[in-house]
Amino acid sequence: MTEAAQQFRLNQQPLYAQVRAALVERLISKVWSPGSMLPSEFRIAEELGVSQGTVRKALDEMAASGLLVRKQGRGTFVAEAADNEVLFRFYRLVPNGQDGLSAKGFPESIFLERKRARANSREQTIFQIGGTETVWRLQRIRSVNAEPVLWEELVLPSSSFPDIEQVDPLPNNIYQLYSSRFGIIVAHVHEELRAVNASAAVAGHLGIAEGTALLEIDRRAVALDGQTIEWRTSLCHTKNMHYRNEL
Amino acid sequence: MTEAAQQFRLNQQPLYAQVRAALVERLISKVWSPGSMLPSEFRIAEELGVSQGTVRKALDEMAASGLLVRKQGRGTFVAEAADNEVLFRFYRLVPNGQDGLSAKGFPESIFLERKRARANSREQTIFQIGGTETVWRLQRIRSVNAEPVLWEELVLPSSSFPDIEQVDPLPNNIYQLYSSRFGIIVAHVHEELRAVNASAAVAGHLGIAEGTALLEIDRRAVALDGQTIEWRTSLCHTKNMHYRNEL
DNA sequence: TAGTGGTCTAGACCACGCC
DNA sequence: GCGTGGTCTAGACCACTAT
Repeated sequence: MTEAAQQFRLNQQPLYAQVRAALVERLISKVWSPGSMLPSEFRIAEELGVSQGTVRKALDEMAASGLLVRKQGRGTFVAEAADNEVLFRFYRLVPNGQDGLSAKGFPESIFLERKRARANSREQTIFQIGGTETVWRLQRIRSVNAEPVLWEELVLPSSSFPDIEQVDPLPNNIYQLYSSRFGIIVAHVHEELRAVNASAAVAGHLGIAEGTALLEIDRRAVALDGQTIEWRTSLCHTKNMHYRNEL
Repeated sequence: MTEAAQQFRLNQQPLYAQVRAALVERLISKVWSPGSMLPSEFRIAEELGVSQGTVRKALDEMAASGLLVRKQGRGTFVAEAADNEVLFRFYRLVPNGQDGLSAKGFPESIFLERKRARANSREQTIFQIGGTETVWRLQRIRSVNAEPVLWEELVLPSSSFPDIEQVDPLPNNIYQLYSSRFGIIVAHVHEELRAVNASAAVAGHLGIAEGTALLEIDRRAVALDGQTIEWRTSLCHTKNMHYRNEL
């Protein structure tokens, strides 16, 4: 029996799961950053004292959950938010006529506000932080074909985004910023959708009548280490757009 | 080189993908029906002339996409709509406070109407049928805690649901009916979500004010053979409910 | 040509459910 | 005890990419 097989017996957890956990740990600790290439399956196997097939199973699972991207003949890479697949994983609002997902309906952003403030009680709960800590609150309008369709507020815990005030202007695709500048990999997103009647303020921003039905999307983005790193509330005018979901 | 490996070269498609296709074909042709047990991996491998590992890869993929359920020590089974995992795969509306998915928030149904009619032009397009064919149109109200929260219309192509008029009353979980009585396995669901203002008619059904924002869910359910077998439009009052999505 | 991931096989043993 | 799926290994060969 190999050393690895013995370890399996002790931990009561499959070897490939232990391998996966070890590799995820390297992503969390930023030993491997978004875009960088991992060692080959054989090197990882040799290093961890397991067979290549076991490493493959761990890598396949991580690729399936969007953490890695595997390219035959080239290697295995840490996923980047810039990768098209990753981008559209979290982006579901598409123009009505459009069949597939494409960059065409991707909205332009205009940031209205960027303020730092003490976390209120709800934010303290969401981000698991104390009342002395601060958050960033960003507001923006997103437009498709120069027509405003979405008002959005993003709340970020300041501690996860040092010196974000120096980033100006903020990019249209903000997950790419999280990934490239702060090394944050979004592992999971929790969304709650509701329909609400537009307030006078939001109606003004979107150029619609007060009371118009809007699709509200309440989203929490969770990083690899389990920390919630973004709380986003979007209000979308769904006259020419819709939220697409494939089950 | 084995015969199977030669076939691989000829078809330019991985063996396990061919095995998967062969097994899916048996589900479509109802050789194996929902709930029934498949032969063991070794039997399938022997029958198809491939190794057990190749069959395993095909079965694992089919289990991942919700077609099969694998149970260690028991066997591999065709998924049933009654299985909890399958049920909640397509059911996303949950009460606001609720953390996980459970049967608690599952709404009761009252069917208002069940009419058979010629397919209109939109239905002809959706179901890929001619104008002489008919569809069933069902309308129901769904309630949670005796409070109506959702108005829904379901359209079904009659040819896929023979003698459905004899089913009375229609069950609350209608996908279970598709599965158990008609042998239809829903392989995929396409949903489009929008916010709309309630019409007077729907507002009356739900006991709310006209113009109240409602979440509209336009859903098309596609069977294993690629045929769309249900077109559903739901209007949900999201005061105490929301649509939950995990990405 | 060298190095990477992708496929396929064969065989051993473990964990679980049932009789 | 038997049959099932689950894990792990070892090795061969294929397909793709870069140089």
